[in-house]
Amino acid sequence: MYEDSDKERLLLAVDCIVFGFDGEKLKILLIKRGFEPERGKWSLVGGFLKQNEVLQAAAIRILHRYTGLDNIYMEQVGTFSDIDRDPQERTVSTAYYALINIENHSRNLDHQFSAQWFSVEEAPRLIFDHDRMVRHALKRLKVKAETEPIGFELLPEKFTMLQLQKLYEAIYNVSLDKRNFINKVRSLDILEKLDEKDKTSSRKGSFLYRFDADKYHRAERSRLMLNL
Amino acid sequence: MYEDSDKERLLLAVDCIVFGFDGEKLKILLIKRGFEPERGKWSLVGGFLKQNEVLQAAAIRILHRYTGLDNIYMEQVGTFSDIDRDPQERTVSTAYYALINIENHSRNLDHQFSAQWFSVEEAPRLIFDHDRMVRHALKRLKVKAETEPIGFELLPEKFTMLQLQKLYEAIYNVSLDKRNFINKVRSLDILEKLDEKDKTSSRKGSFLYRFDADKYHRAERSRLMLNL
DNA sequence: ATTTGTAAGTGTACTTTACACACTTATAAT
DNA sequence: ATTATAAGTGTGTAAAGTACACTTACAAAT
Repeated sequence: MYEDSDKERLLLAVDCIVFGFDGEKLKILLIKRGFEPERGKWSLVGGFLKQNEVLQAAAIRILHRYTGLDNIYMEQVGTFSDIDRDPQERTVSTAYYALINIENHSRNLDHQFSAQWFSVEEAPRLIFDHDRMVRHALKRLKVKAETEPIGFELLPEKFTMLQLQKLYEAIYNVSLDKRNFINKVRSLDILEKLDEKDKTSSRKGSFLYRFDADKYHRAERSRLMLNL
Repeated sequence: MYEDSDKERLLLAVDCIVFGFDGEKLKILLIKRGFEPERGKWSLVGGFLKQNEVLQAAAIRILHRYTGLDNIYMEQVGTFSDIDRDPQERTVSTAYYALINIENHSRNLDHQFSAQWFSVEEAPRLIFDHDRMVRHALKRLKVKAETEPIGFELLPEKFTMLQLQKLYEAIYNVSLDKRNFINKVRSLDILEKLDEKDKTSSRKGSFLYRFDADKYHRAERSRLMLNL
């Protein structure tokens, strides 16, 4: 088929860039490899595609194995095919990224797989082409964050305006004016202001907000979120 | 490696969405399959990844085989992995899209492979998941056209403002005001106005423009091109 | 030489959005 | 009652987006 005679089969892997936010910095989840090749070095979590599995499912399965997380939305970043990217055997790998809220989900990690969170800037060198995958994923995350309220995934259900602002500051690596930020976010009309306050960080306490999925879906997608 | 025991090898294909512009409509290049499966039906041009080839190179090779075109920039759209997408054997396919100028390059086509241009809206149903690939590629093209001057690829070297406007109208399927369009494009300062006129479409004749690669690369990438 | 038809070419007022910027308020601890 | 701390709030200015209609250059026909 495809009029092509040489049909060579090869390994297809999936690697996951797991983004998290700890309230200050954008982080990625890495594991210290306990197996060859490159044992002892840091890498993304990954695995091989199975014969009766779609890529998205493989990404979700892999994320689950390493984090215990279920039902996490993942987005395809791209497929990486450098010939010697894996020194053992020709392997093509599709990268997916996930967004998770660190505080809710960091329990099951560390022990089994020596998984650790690193801030994106301070992460160690990764094996193979994983650094390139991370760069691509970051680019995609930025594009997505411009037009969609990714806070749904990266923040706890209830959060303060300052937390939301810090999330955007972390993703774009800029600093924003809090008055302009709050005005902009209000104008989008996709948040619900709660009566509760978070008093952990100040005496006055700051109001908590929650994403309102209804309002969000009714909102126009044009000029959503920030222009940076 | 990857701590995974079942390493199953499978076929990796590449399918190409070739976009062209004829001055009026955005088109895609399709071939009528002269081979099984689905002989006689319309499909994207595609082929299999070779053992010592990266995906990008395979996309370029395939585009060359079907169009004779060389050195065309192609961008990865995504990888499609539905289990039965190819009825013969599990095959995962990575889609790439290309942008080409129809008038310059339509000679070598038709004969050998019964390739034909179809306007995007009026294209026939395609085999497998190729329709889905086209939809994804279109989305990507729109995102790209917002921030980059894709006219470089889709238009002849010298073109009129009306042609450029029609290109954007075709991609976004909207109609634009010619005064606002021209003002916007001028403000980007990436075109060079030539002394020549194109007199094929009017008695007065309309001035020809050319992309100025230098100016373009010096221009800021923020808010480049149109906001639609 | 004059008229006529056709598409090209051009500018302004108004509206919306972005951006810069500094003081007041609520609360808990002392 | 005082104090320290972070939260909360509004306005004026600049930039960009958008709606909108008449004039001009030219070739063809008379």
